[in-house]
Amino acid sequence: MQVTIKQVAQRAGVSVATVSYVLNGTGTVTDETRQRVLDAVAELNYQPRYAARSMRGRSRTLGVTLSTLPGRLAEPALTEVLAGVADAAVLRGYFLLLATANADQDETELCLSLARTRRVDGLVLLDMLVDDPRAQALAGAGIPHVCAGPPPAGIDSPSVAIDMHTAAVDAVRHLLGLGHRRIGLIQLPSELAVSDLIVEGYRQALTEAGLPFDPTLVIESGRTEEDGYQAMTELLASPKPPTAVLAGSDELAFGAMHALNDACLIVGRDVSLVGFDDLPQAAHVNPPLTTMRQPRRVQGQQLTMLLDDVILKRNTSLRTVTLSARLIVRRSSGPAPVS
Amino acid sequence: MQVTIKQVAQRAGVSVATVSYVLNGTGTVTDETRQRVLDAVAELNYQPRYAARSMRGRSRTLGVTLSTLPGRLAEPALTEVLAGVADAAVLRGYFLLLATANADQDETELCLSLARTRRVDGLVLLDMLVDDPRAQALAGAGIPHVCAGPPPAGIDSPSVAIDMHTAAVDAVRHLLGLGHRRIGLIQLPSELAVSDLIVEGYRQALTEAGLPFDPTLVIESGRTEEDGYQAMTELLASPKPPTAVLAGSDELAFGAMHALNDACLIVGRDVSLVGFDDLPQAAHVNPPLTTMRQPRRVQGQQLTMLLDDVILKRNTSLRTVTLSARLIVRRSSGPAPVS
DNA sequence: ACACTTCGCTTAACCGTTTTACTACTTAAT
DNA sequence: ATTAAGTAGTAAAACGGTTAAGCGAAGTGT
Repeated sequence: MQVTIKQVAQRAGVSVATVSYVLNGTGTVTDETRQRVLDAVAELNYQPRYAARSMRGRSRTLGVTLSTLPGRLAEPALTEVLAGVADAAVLRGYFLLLATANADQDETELCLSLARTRRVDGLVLLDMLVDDPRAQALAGAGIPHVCAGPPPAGIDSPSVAIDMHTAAVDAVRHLLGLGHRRIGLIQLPSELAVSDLIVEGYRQALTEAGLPFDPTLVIESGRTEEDGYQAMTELLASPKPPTAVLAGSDELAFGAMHALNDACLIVGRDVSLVGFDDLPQAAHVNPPLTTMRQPRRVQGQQLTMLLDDVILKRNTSLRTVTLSARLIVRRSSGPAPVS
Repeated sequence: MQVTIKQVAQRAGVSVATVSYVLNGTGTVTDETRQRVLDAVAELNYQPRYAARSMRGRSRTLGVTLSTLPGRLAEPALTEVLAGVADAAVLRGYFLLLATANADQDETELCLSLARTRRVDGLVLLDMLVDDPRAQALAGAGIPHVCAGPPPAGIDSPSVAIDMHTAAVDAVRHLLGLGHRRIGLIQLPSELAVSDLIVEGYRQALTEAGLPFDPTLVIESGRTEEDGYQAMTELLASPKPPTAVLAGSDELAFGAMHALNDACLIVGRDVSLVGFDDLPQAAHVNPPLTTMRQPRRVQGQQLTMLLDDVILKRNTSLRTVTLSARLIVRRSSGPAPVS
């Protein structure tokens, strides 16, 4: 059988309340009594049951939901954020509950359900969509949550976002500076909130340079390497293929790089390639990938801390954190070839 | 305020017990009463509180612990297994609790604590070590758990392991078949349970071919790409560098590949390289990596199902599942250069 | 010397479910 | 007609903690 607070109390010769007070540091207890209790706790190896404890008060758990898609956890960009979330969670004394949506319950319902059953104190929303239904529902129900990316228009959910617009501008400027004039864009799925921001930045940088916006150079793709491969193949098949390509993520860029290899084009000489993320692998592919480094790990940490603030209703003036991406130049981008 | 079972009972004009019976399908209830209850539940949008519910019975949560090392979640090999664990967990009706060890509590204590506080019904042990202390402690305390890899000697914890010995033999045979005679090994940290198995397989395959075991060709490394880079650099610096190298993981192989690139050696021609895992990226590096595909996702799924069986004390004759790795030949391995 | 606080602890209420024990009513069998 | 055996429900006791309220003993100010 499990050891309960009652047994500890009996052994220490005090009431259960006193044990609880000692363990939580709440009541007023003599040093001598405290010691007796602590001894009893140690001898019996007592640990309070979580369910009983959280019947009153918080569950000390943060929720992270995943869509039905199997294998979401295997995506590096997502796990980088998650790693940050997890690292900060332990510092703030939270556990992390990972819940996957299924056929009977979509992700929004899952979020609501986790909160309503008090399984979690708050939720971290990864992978924000345009008009994200999760954020809308949670904001509507007054459930603590934070968004990893821009919250939907009209909803003022706390968020930690990376300024993707500026990042895209910087990336394109880099390519313009290298003399490129035909610059392609392999876009993340347009339902993602970041997708539009990147396109807008791309567009702005071109306009600044007096270049027209050519829709045939922009391809909406998926999120996997495979998707990047196909998108690049498509770009190469066009009558006037680009001399440089910006990919919406490193994963897409890796796929694109593979397609360029298969087409016997040398990346960084024949075609320049810029990614988005700076995953650990980015430095180790051949050639090493020029990319906009996103501080994903930091984003995750900040998300957790912000969520903790929201849960504890701390007066946080700063409910919208914006981080910047930074251009990391490697060998996948080089001067435009002389035509 | 939260809606409770009492309010539902009141609205349906029945006792709380009846509501509970309806919701759990336990007692005997008229169809008419059942409907009244279900209506009330729907109208009030009632969801039973998790803490109260799990005071009796199980917590319907599986635990996964991570070591103190920040960013463990960003390791692709680990997240592949985790993705499998998560995918199967939702099918069996479990949530996943992700807990990180910290300064006051090492991973073993964390595991024990999660079980004793009844926060989880069972634990999945990833990243098995030689004589893994977690498995020893959990087996000793009779706590349900499963090991992703071989359990420590003398402990018969249920496990889902991949036959790394045979896999290593197959990998080396592949290289031998291509004519290689000096084959290096970049080894995972020797504290990992898989590490020894790979070395043994490597050794056996060499012996079969009548080749001597040369300790200078075996380098114990870490687990990151950076570690692989350094190990490869070290191998290249030796007086007689190998013409082929087997790496203990794809990550190590990626790092090794990078080192070979930097040394202006062409992978697959000058030096052959074989990895271990077949991560999604493996097909997309340049050149694509020959590797021993490990069914990590499946391993994760089986881990969850096996753990569920253990928790429910189902009569599982099969408490030790062994999966096989499969050689995937790509372009990073080729015929030995004529010397 | 008296009322008033503070200290250190206990008793008991409470949290929201599940489950046990029991009751009133029907139906079936003797 | 009487008893046995379901049926459909209720009231109350767990479950294992936290916390509010209460209560003597000791200290304090007048």
